[in-house]
Parts: sequence; structure tokens; C-alpha cells
Amino acid sequence: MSENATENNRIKILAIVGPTASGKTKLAVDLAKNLNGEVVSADSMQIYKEMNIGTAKPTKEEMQGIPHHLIDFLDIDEEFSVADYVKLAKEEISKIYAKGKLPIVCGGTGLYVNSLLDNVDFSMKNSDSEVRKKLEDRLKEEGVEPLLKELKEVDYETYEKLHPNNTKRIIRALEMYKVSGINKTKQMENSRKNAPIYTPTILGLTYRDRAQLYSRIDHRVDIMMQEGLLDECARILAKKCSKTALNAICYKEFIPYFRGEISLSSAVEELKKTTRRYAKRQLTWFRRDPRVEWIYVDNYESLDVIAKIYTKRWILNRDV
RNA sequence: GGGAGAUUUCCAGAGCGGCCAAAUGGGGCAGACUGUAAAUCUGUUGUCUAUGACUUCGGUGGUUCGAAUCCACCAUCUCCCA
Repeated sequence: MSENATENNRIKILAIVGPTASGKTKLAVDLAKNLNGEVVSADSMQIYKEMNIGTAKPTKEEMQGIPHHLIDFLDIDEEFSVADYVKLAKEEISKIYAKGKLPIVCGGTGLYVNSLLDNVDFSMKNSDSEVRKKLEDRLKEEGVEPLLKELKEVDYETYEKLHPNNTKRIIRALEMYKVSGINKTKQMENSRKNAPIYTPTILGLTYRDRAQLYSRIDHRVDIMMQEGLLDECARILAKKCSKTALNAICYKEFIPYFRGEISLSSAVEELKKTTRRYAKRQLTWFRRDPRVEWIYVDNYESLDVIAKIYTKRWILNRDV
């Protein structure tokens, strides 16, 4: 009985996920228009100001007057993390809900989406750039072995799970322990103690025919080039960027070109390849979540048709 | 017209008589993922009735117990001389 009550208190939200270039942005806007919603982005790179073309950030026209949150608000020299994301996204969703509107979470950053929807608790302080730096230096000087040995002692489960080559995660696991005194395994457990606060409907966009998705990606990169991606890159690379921002696909790929090491066309090819691989990883991430309701875009005439169908479906479900 | 060299599994590219279904890299496919996640990492990649068997290294024929590896001819390509 009481369990039912809490479930009724959960906020109903819509989430749109899927690989890059699958049409999430457009579907989110269409559904927001039809369902009186606002979009909360779940994209780790569109958060940054100035990174517009390369991150395929929705333009004013594309947004069609629908408010978009957590987009275009952070300077490129600022770091960002899942913890920050979950905190901000929860605030935005509450505000939208308070207005009586439908929150639509839309984005391709799987870790962000799941952490938000599952209400993962990031309140424990377990990150410290000094500690991490020291561990990184030790890796350089001593190699992985000593770090692995240490991890084995403080967190056997994580030690067993991590491949010795995944030094980034090994360092992070040690950092978590050193900063907080609690190992990663235990922290993971603790972070999942919160009850969910949302009841999400998760729509996943994808293509039955992978080749079609890949050619859409290639094409989109060509369009980005026409829109002036190169200038945007030059501008951004000239500035001081945070490590987080530098992870973005679309910018680092041009560094060898600007150095004169490779031709422009091979830089563009490289960019396409990297983006395709990224799409593949996104699919792997979202596929393991059984809640995702997959929509095969190439089974439909257009995204408009999909928007119509799912608008109807949402309205019917709400009334039931 | 004359000469030199090349042709390998999806691509690039090693292999130069047995240890070769064939190194390595790329790509593809699959997977992992809790504070950098557009990041980081892993597995797999000829076929099959699958701890073994079968068919592959431009084509045909030959040498050999045994050939991707040696020989002959043919085909295609590259370079050099005319």
C-alpha cells in the first residue's frame, strides 16, 4: 500500500535516447510541442558554449520555441561530470514539473541518462585532482603492477573486474578509496540506495540497417564542414579548454591537420570514423537497458510519423 | 617495342618450402562501463555437423613426402628505357 503511494508520487517523464545522428533532437521537439513539454538535454558536450556545429547542438530554428535546458551554458575551460549533471538535471525536471509541463530528457550520453533516471547518489565526495595526479604520476614511473596490487588489497571485487590495461579506471578506483576511505564497490552499493523519483518511458531511436545510420553520420559531418566546422575548431583550439571539453569528438580530430601532418580530407575521414565508432558504443550502452522501447527509424516513413504515433500512445497511456 | 617488380584473408601489409587459416595495423561485429563517458577498456573477425575437419594466398599446370612460399606459361597492375 505505502509502496503504491510512493510510486504514484514519482514524476512521469519521457526520455529519448539513441546513437548520434538518429534524430533524437527533432523527435524531442515534436513530442514537446504535442505534449506540452520542455527538453532537458543529456549530452555531455552540448553543455559547452561555443561548441555548436561540432556537437550538433540544436539551433534556434530546430528548437521551434521549445525551451531546452542544460545546453550551451558552460564555458569551455570548465570541467564537468556526471555528478554535476544529475544535480542540475533533477533541478530542471522539478521546475518543469512544477509548471505542469512534461519533462523530456533527450540525449546520447548513456551514463548521464541512467544516473539520472536511476537516481544515483553522487553526494559522497570521492574526487580529488591532487590525489589523481599523484596516482597518474605513479603509473608513469612504476607501471600498473603496484597500483593493481594496492587495489587488490582495498577492493578485491573491483580489482577482479578491471582489466589491467584500463589504467584510467584503476586510478579512479584508487582515488575513490583514498579520498573517502570507502572503496568503490561499497560506494557503488551506497549510491544505489535511493528510491527512484521518476517513472520514465524510454524511447530509443536506432536503425534496423546499421549502414544507414553510418551514412547519415558521414553526411552530417559533411554538412558540418559546410557550416564552418573548421573555423569553429580553430577558434576553440586556440582557447584554453578543460579536459572534459577536449574529449569532444569534432575538435581533437583536426589537431593533426592544423599542425600540417595530415590533409583536410583525411582529417574529415577520421572524424567520420570516430563518430561511427561512438554511435556503436552508444548502442551497446543503451541496448543493455531492458526498459528502452526501441524505435527503428528506417521502418517508418519519417520522424514526423513517429512523433504522431508516440504522441497518441503517450496520451492514451496517461488516461489509462 | 625492350627491361624491372608486384598480385595474400573486408582494406593496408608481413610471410620467402613444413611450427600458416596465415604476423601486425585499420575497419567491421560483439561486449564492459558510477565524478574526463563524444572518455576509457575488452573480446572476436575463412567455412563447418567445431578441442576436430574442410576450402583459401591472381589463373592454369608442374617440382616435392609437403607450396602462400620453388619452376613454366597466362592475366592484370606499377615503374624504368624507347
